[in-house]
Amino acid sequence: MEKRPYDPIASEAKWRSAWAKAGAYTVNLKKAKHPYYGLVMFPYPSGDKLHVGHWYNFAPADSYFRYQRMQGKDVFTPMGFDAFGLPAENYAIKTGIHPDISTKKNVATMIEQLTRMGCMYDWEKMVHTSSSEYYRWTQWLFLQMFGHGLAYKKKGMVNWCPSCQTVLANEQVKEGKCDRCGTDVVQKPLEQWFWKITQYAQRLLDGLKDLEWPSKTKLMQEHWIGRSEGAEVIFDVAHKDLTIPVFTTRVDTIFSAAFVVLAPDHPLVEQLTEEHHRGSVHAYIEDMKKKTEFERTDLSKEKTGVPLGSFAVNPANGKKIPIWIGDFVLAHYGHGAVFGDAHDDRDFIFAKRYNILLTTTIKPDDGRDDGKIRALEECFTGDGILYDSEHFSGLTSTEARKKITAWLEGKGKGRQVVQYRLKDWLVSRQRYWGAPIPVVYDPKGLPHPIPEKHLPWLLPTDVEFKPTGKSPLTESKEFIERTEKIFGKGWRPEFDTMDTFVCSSFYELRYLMEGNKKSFVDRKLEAKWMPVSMYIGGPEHATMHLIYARFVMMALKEFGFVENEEPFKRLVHQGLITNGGAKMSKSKGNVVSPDSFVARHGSDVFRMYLMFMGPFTDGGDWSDTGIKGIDRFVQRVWDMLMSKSAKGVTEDKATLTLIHGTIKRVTESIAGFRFNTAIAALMEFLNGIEKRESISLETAKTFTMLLAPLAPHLSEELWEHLGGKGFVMDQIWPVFDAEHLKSDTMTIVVQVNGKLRASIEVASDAEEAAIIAQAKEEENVKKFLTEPIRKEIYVKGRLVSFVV
RNA sequence: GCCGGAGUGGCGGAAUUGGUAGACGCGCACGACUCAAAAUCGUGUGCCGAAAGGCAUUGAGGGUUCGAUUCCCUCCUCCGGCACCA
Repeated sequence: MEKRPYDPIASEAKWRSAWAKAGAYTVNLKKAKHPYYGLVMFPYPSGDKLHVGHWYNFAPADSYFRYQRMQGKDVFTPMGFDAFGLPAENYAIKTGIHPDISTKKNVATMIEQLTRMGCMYDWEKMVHTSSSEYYRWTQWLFLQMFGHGLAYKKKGMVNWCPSCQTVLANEQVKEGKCDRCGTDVVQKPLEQWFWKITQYAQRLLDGLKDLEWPSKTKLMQEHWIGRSEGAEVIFDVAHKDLTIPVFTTRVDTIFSAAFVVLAPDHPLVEQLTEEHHRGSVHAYIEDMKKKTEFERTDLSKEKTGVPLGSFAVNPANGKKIPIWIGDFVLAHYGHGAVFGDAHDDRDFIFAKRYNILLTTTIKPDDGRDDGKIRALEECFTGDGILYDSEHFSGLTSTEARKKITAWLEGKGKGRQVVQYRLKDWLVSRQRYWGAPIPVVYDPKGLPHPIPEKHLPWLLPTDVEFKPTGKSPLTESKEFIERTEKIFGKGWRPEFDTMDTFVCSSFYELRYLMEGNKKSFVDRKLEAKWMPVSMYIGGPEHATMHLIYARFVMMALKEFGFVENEEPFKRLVHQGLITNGGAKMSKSKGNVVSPDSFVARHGSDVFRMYLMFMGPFTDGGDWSDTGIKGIDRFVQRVWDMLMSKSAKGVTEDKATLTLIHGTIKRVTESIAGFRFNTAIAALMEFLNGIEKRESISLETAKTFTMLLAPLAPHLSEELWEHLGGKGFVMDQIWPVFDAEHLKSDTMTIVVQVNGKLRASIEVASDAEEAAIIAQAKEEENVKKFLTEPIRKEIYVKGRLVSFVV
């Protein structure tokens, strides 16, 4: 066959236009017989071009989906843009260019770059969340949530960056600082819209067990939801007609309760403060207010508090114990109040600091001396055996918790409860570049949902991009006029927009609708394609996007719009590509652009290089030193297949063994997202045929199919030259034949006292006795068999081990 | 502090129902081709040895085993998550 070097640049352009012309990636969602929904998390269209990190995410994902396609599946891999968000707005503030203009420009650039990668995206189904065709459904979702009582408005604390003059999404707060400018984030009370994700806490937890997700991610969600079983205990207040409910997971320690502590902002503080304590309590609360959330929650600082002067009655033993407020009690967890005792580290330290008298009621059950614990020199926080606890003395902590809870319940002083750490989702943002919340207020200030017929509720354009600290939409004359025109004089629109995580919480459903304006999602298509077969994206979304999307799907199921309750059946996270050990970012100036590498070596080389770096899920530090190796590999593939493959060659046994071994290894590697070892196996095949004159056309074609998911352009070129019909990506993946993997001989390793001394070649069907006998005859083994053999071990097909 | 994950040549990494550690690639050295260089090809690449062979070795230390990168215990380092959640 012909011999000329492979020109990746020309070849890649040729095949990309051939694929486009053939509509190779367009999926007929209604007619497809073997649906496979392969999804990668859609990117944010930033002004910077795609960097190496994007490639590391998208290209291997595409290789995996190409492999699925060759398994005979109708693979649907759509792509879109998470286009609303703060960066575009900040860019507008800086340059005056409207976010809609900059976003559209960025999207166009990114589509061009993504196409260049050679991925199988079905662009006909593209979504971008900032288009009104899309965000009308974001607004529709809000109305559904509102209609079903899952959206409500209340005053709450939000992260506020004083420098950017805007609220920040949780993910943009890193260690208490603004991710963009490094300013300390403060808490600010604002009236906000929330979605009741907490109502789904248990279902979100239960659903995890059936998901094929990385266990680490499931664990993170589990911790985030934070289920905690315990008891609510009611403390009466002495001489007052008030009660204080507290939450505890250690009701077994109730007999040692020595004080009650409320959060400084607990609603009962004022009523519980005695006259002569008023001064110190107010001073303490004022002091608290001055501190930032970051300072207040600093673990290394000492716990502080002041007594209120009033007393609570321990419902277990009737003892009067002092009521305090303290900075270590959180208002937003449980009831914002705890009882303190000697069996909790924090309470122990607090009591010591303020000389509150403690008693102990739990001793370790491992028989260890508890002198120091009783003497309050040491704090014991484990489960153990109760004492000084009336008729519960002698019980274990576990038994006692059940019995004491039941006993308190009988007295009307307690009950078993479950607490979650998860908080409701704050969805409003004081930003411009987001989906307007579809709510209007009547002249009395009462909120009303905007009727669906007015959707999309358009984002006004007559807005200045100066950060004033107010929602930019308040400036829009058109917005207010529109509202009054439709709803009446004195009516006002909601000026806040929605968190961009709302936009991304259902996009996988909109990909199925191809811009359909009539309905949110077609139930039949949803039942057919959902849940997403394989979802690929970064682990940083573990407790944000991935939990929101699950919540929204559950809610939609309950509303009756979808069949499925979980959006993503399988999930894999790509690793992070760093440069110089640091995450790539514009501000650090360490962003690596793939463009020059792609221009020089082609997309196939670049994507294979990224895959060859190591396991997909590991990521790694960027270095271009090895790219040459892949370049060589590509040329070698071309040279060898073109010069060696020939018609009419009958393949010899060794080559058959080689190619079938390669099929096995490449298949297992790709299926397990280990593209690095898949490429290594292909390289070994080349090394194996290097010395051979020729290989059969059949073998060459098989190799080309194995290469196809990894190097889509090159393999099409090879396929064409080898006389293959159609596209190689439409072929059915080869299956290895175990018969060909069998060899006539096998290598048996011989060990003496665990040390390798020789290896022998024996016939594959040799008997154990014969193999052992042969092993004993090896010169280098004999040498070490000077003493009588105590034991002979034979591991079938692997080794013989002698013990002397 | 708590919960996960990981530590293997000069470098990226391979190998785990316990069974030849270092596949594959980069880099490096030498050689071929060349006036020369690049590219390409060949050989080598833990240590000692011409070789046969020997020795060491998977973060550190201990244990189980004929045999441990793999299992158990103690510790160190790095990465990720949570962080006063009662």
